[in-house]
Amino acid sequence: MPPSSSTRSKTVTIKQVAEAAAVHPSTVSRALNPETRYLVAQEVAERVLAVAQRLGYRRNLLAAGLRTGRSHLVGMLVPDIANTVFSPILSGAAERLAAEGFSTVVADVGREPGRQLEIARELATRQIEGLILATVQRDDPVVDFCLEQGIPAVLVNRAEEKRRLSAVVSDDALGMQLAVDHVVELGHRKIAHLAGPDSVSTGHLRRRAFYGAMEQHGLRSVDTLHEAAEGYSREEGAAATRRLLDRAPGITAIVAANDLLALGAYDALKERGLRCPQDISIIGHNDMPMMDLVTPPLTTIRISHNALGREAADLLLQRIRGDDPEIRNIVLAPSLVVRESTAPPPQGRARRPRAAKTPAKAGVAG
Amino acid sequence: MPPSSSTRSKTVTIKQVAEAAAVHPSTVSRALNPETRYLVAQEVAERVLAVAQRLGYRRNLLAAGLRTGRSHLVGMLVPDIANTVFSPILSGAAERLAAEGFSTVVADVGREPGRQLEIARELATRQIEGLILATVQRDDPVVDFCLEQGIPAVLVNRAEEKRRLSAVVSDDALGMQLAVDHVVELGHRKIAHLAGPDSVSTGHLRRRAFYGAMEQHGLRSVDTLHEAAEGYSREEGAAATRRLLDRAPGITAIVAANDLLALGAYDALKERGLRCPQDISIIGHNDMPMMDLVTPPLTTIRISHNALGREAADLLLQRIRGDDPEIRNIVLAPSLVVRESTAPPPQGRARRPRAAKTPAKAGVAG
DNA sequence: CTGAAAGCGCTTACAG
DNA sequence: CTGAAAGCGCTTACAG
Repeated sequence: MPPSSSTRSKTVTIKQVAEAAAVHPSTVSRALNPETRYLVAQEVAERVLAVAQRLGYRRNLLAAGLRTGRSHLVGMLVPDIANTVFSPILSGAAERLAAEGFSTVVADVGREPGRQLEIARELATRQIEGLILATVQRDDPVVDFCLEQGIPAVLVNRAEEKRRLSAVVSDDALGMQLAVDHVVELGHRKIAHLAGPDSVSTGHLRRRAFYGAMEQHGLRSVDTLHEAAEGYSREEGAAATRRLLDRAPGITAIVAANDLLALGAYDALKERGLRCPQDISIIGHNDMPMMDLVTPPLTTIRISHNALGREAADLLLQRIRGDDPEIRNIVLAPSLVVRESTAPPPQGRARRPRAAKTPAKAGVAG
Repeated sequence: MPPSSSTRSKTVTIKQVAEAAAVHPSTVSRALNPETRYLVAQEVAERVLAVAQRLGYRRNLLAAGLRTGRSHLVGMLVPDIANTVFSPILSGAAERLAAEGFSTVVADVGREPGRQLEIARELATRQIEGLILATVQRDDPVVDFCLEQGIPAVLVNRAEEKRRLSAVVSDDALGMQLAVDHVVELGHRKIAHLAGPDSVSTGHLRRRAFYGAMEQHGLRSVDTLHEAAEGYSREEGAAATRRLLDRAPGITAIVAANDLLALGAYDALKERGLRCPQDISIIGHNDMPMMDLVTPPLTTIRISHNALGREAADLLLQRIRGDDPEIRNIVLAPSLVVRESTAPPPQGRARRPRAAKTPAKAGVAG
């Protein structure tokens, strides 16, 4: 064996180990795999292990995967890796998957959402065993693809309208309820919603929940309105806020669908010479990093994105194992974080809170 | 062929396409691959393509990879995916790699830096073709591993002392020079450095550069000091700042090795009832997202982390292709972003700037 | 231009 | 407990 002891780590195969240990390759395979090791005489197993070690043998997962049909690879599609909302989801999911022997391939859909399907197809080509989708629209072709191809998949952060796949999301209705309750309790009546894109579940659901919560407080029609941003960005938030301010200069509170949008609202208020919270209160959604450090520190609805990622990974893992064929929706409860961007409305500008009023019966659930 | 037309997408193989198209599997392979298509009669190629399409054939990259020895998989090790400094690096790299047909497997070293080597080994098992390391210490065993195993690898953001691998980093000396120049120009003389961990190149280099820059301004010994944080976090930054304040209550400016550290300094100042910038100026490093929105908006040194990631990917790609065997260091120029956390020192507390003084000859370069 | 064969490195029924 | 064989799905010299 000429090139055997060279330093140039030419890949050592099971065959070479077998030769050096004077056993058959199949025996090496059995000895090396803890799961099948019991099939091999202990002394032989030890010898094989020692030889493998000495030769610097390293299993080729590609080859094993071809044979077993398992890649131990999971794909994750995110709208933007660098977005501080999605990176903890990715992080939480990847950690959980790694613990179970799966590696995570990330695909940043980023600039080209149209390429989503193409990316999913590419990942399928790599024989990924499952897909975590954080990119999904309310009705998304990627979901069709996964269903057709029989690729185990779960949604995270955003859900699909038709609920064809399991999803892990924050309770948007509850979150919005907490937000609206908070500003109403502070005495606000003229409250506007800075909505997210309606094509995405969070945008859609939070907007609906906003109106639901408002109705519960007996606030409707003239008192309530919303303006939707076309995307979840600071710029879009500022633009939508400007439109809001033009349409309804009398508002005293803005409930945003998202922290980034709320930050955009900060910018727009500043432009108009309005102060937050003295003139207008603002509340966000997500509690992304640094929100305690912006000025004013942002009151918002906290979601544990890391937990979202972990749960999604767990769900996917079950799916891959075939444990649990049920489609389930896991909804995590968000919580209110009161900081300094919300305060009572300016004197004489808002009507007094009608605290004693019974919630309208039109409201959801409780 | 019984299970052929079932909706349960049983994987269609080249063999089945060959049968349906009445050609040999090798011909299918050649027809399907754009690179070898020219070897096949156009009419045959078209027929094969059509059949493949109809049958829903999808290439198995695992199988192809086993045969060709190429996985088209690249691994990336990051200290923390959710860190806003590393996510844009990952994002920039992944995008570039995707454009060249490589998928990126992320491994968050996160909680367990000790597991780094283990993770690298695992990725090697997956036959990754290269590794991008954002986790490296000044002297790192993972580098040894890559070298031994002959795995193409490049470092990003952090460099290794021995320069055994190519690296893409920000010019730490220049960044620190810009930072020190800025506060000195504002009139500060009693300037302290809030240093990062010395085990990491950025911590080490920025500290050295701090002293170099100070000397150039004729500031040394009693005037200058530093306190090192044990990690790049807000908490560590606050703790180190407290120590700094205890040791040298007279300082009027803090030059931090990192934005997170600077944010920690904000916290510590607040605790002591000190105002930034009125009592003490603070300057960061990185310009991570949101730094324009914290209070006060942070003056800092901007680094394009996305560009860092892109360049690292390009370098790795060359390496993988074997184009460029040179070890090279790409250093990107950072820039000063002046915001509101820096101002002239409080009256009567700092000595007047000795603006006319010639830089000490001990200084680096220019 | 096309086919037949070998082989990438592994795993796993099948015998014994 | 171990060996011999087959095969995962592909690609690629080798003939013709």
